Amino acid sequence: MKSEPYAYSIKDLKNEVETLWDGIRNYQARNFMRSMKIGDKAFFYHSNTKPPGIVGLMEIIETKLVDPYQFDESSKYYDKKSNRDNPRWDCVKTKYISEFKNMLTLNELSETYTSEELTLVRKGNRLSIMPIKKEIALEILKKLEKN
DNA sequence: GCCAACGTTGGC
DNA sequence: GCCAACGTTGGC
Repeated sequence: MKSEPYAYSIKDLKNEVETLWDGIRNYQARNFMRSMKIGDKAFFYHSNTKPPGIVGLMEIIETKLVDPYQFDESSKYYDKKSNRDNPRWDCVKTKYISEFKNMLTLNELSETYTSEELTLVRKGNRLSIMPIKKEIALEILKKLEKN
């Protein structure tokens, strides 16, 4: 799950412990979020920064929550086409697990994995939430725990 | 700042 | 339903 560190970083999550993963306004990303289950783990990825990469680990602690900002006219995430009876956008709540001592950069990930193995490294990929194969996730986790 | 790779919008 | 124009994301 990507976040620009200027907007919300792994340090912010560490301080707050839990956060609503709101502001997702892309159907594909939303659908991936909808498929999440309580107890699932997710990597926290810093995007649009130098260097981008995986910086931490978190857990999904609540699912299928209505994203409140879609009804907030003052929010940049306001969506006038959404309605309360059938909200268009939902989100999950995540909980901090750990911040890695050394981040795993996108550059390192691209050198290690093909885009078939890891969607994240696909050229031009803009999805802010995407699934990861379990065996790849475990491999990455092992690598991160070693450093 | 550039641009690839989308996603969205709206006219038809 | 098609598609041109435009907007967004995010790496480089």
